[in-house]
Amino acid sequence: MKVLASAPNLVEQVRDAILDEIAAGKLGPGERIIQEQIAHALGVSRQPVQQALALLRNQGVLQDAPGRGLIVTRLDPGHVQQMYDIRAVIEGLACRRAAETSAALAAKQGPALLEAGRKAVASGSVAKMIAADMRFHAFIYALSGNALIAPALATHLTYTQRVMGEVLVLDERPRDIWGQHARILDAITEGNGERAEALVRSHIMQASSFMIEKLRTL
Amino acid sequence: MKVLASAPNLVEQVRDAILDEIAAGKLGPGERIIQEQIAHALGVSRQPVQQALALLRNQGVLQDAPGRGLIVTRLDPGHVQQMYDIRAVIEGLACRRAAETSAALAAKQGPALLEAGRKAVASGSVAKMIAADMRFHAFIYALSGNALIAPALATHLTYTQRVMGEVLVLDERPRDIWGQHARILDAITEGNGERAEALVRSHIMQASSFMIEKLRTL
DNA sequence: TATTCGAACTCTGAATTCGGAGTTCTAAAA
DNA sequence: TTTTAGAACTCCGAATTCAGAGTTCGAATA
Repeated sequence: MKVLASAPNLVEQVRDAILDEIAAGKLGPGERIIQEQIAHALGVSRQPVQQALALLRNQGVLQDAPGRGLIVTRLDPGHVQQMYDIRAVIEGLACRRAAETSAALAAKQGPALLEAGRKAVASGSVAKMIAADMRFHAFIYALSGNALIAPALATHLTYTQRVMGEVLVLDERPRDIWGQHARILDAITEGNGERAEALVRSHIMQASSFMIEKLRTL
Repeated sequence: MKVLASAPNLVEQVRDAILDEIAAGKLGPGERIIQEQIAHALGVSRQPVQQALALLRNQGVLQDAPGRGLIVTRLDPGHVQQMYDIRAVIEGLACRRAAETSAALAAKQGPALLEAGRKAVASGSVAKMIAADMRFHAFIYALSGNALIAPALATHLTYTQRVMGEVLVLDERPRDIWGQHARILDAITEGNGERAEALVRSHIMQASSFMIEKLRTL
């Protein structure tokens, strides 16, 4: 008996489609979102669109524009700063727990992710770099054994992806992301939760400063 | 020009109504949620109910029961543990930032909250105790200056309220909650972020152990 | 009596329809 | 030329309707 693929309901498909549009640069910040347009463009009724929009507003991707529906939330450096602050402490927890409980698994499966990440950087594709980065962090959440970490960060991660998308395309001189990842993985593998937490925190705060600085020049 | 009261849309009213039902013990864990029943009971159509349920499922209050709709999520000690883990680090961040940026405001407005909290305990009303506790913590989120902390914790706080509701009614010997709150406030007032963070973390981890222990005896 | 097949029912996801709030455009008056 | 009144339009929240998936209950058979 194999698990059969769960039906991907329309609402999620619509949500992902909108998210893609935003990430891809169509639907820029401040742009108005009209239910009917989306519905027509995707060939569905307004009903699932409405629900998807409610979800996205809840996540902060969209915001109310009283009297004129919803608009795409503008990327605000202050918000990015605050988001990274939160992300840093949660990732810190994830690394600590990962080191405490899953050092062996980290040693076994981690190196492949580092390898994949370095390849992505070499490829020069921003989309691939973002995907590899996300996979590495998702791996740590899984190792942490805390099932609530991924959902807690979900909002922040979609936002992060938007920021990275806008920033990385104009990033000429890549930073040592994967070197930092390697050192974090080392700490986890050694079971050193304290160090893993400290490393990932500084890793993220560093990314934060970088992103914000770039964002201000946009 | 005064701000006019934003129309409380049906969806939010329905969500709050359901949340109340759950908090009040009607709609116990595992119970099935039927859209039509809720809609009929509240005198609205299924449309806003469906959206409210989607929100609650997203928050983890409800969960899918494939083939039979949604059920109220069972309070699981493991989940509670993980939730408090996350809450501890985020509250840690909130206290640190509060101490760094808003020590004066904390000194000015904090004592009144402590006073109110002690009165609530003296009153013996579980609902008042929970409300006072929530207000104290919300105060710290506001002091932190990070607008994303409250929404990040929203999910966990509704869950926390459920847990407290179930646990506190059978709590014979109250702990020194408000003494701990006072010490946290002191650290913030002094501008000592490091200590404030450490104190709130241990405060919450202690609450965590307490709740889980009680929960297991249920 | 236990098991299996099938019909009726229940419930949800999605489409369509309805009503109202708010905006925008146009024309007339100052 | 600028301002204002009003009509038409746009868009959203909510109700109603439709179709399909899954469950449950009962009857027939082993």
